[in-house]
Amino acid sequence: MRYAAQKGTRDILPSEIHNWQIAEKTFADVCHSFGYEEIRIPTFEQTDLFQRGVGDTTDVVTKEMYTFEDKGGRSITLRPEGTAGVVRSFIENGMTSLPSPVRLFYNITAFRYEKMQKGRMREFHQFGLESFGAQGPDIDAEIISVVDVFFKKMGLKNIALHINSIGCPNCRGEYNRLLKDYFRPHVSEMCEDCQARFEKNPLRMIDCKVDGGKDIVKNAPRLIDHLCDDCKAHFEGLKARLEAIGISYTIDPNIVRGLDYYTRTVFEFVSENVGTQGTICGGGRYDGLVEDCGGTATPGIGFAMGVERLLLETEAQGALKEAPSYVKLYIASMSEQAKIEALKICYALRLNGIGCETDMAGRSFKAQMKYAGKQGIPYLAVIGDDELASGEVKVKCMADGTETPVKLDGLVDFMTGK
RNA sequence: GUGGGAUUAGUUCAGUUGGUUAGAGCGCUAGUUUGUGGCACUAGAUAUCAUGGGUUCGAAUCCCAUAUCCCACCCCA
Repeated sequence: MRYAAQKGTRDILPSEIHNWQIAEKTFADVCHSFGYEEIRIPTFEQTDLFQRGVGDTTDVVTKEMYTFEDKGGRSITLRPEGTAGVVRSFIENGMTSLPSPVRLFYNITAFRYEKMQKGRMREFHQFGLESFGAQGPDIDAEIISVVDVFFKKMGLKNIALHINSIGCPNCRGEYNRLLKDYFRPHVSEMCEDCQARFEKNPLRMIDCKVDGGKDIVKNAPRLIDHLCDDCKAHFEGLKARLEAIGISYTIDPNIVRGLDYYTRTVFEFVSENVGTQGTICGGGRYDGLVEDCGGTATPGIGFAMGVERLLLETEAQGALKEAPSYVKLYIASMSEQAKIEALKICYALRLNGIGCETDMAGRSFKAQMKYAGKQGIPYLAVIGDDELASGEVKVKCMADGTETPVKLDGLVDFMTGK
């Protein structure tokens, strides 16, 4: 017990890996069915990318980044999320000139220096997706339906979709003035954080947990009621599309999203099973981000899903799957010569894609049987002097006890498809 | 960053007001006459009682510090 996994990190063990693989495969399949292609980006980027991309007033950037200086004196940061890196790659690789929309998905680890609790790790996994170049609400509805289809394929139900619009820089500026006028007489009664927010980002005051119950906050003007005509039309367009597809939602004026790059549509998929914060998947539109990161102005939208939280939810809903036995056949051997024959047979079976095992531990015959049983290996064959002489084994099906005689050279054919 | 709870075998947990050599279930290894598994029975291995100090004749047990885990606040996936 000398070494332990670092705080906020953990091992994903063989006993749980099956459900990770199912989730990864399902996510990739669903994304592919929408025309998204996988991208793999580096684990670290230059610190500046996140400061600019995510926003240097956000909690994520100001207190949660793993930042260090490398041997060349560069400031490096382990990615706290995926969008900034994908945007960097999109610009750097000239994807602007690809036909719109450019649809990308990814499966990454991300790092945030945080105090842990349920559903929150310092190293965690995200499935994410970004779509560039489409500005109408069609694409908003599309990526939300990616999540919806994915949840259905995972066997998950009742994960609530919350949507909101936080407008564009134009209507938000207008609204911020309105909010400030509204809150100005009450600032002194509010919590410390809100007093700071009043100057920096009054929008977040609405989201305050401390003052959230107060009438001042409850009755504050809502951004959703003060959108400019374009933003209003966009949001109405999204609602109409979700209704047409049959995806139910609730409008939640309080979702603001803590990352600076969001504009217009923001959304969350929320559950009660993944800890108090409850968000399994969060995303939204970021029409200014590509330009902010040095590319030509390109609208974009995306989401990220916490894989640990997803699996917490899957477990809570009883939708985890049993792992299969990859090893189909155990060959027990009764002598040195038989053991060598068993090795030869196993080699041939594996060349043909059939999982099999034979004794490696020098166990007695009886202990070999016991081992095969405990491992849940579905078929069993014994090789001893008789089999070596006759060139035929009896393959026993462990589930029903039936035995089938099979020639040694016909074993591959017999096991194929089992 | 703030607060609460916890830490004893691989694992889940007992362990009395401080008192001899710290226990159990599961798991693991072997065996129950060398030709057929899961069950049962028998035996065995495995613990710096998280770490470092302190109190005491004596500490897994009481005190302090540190680390880690869990939960909540904040914020996010």
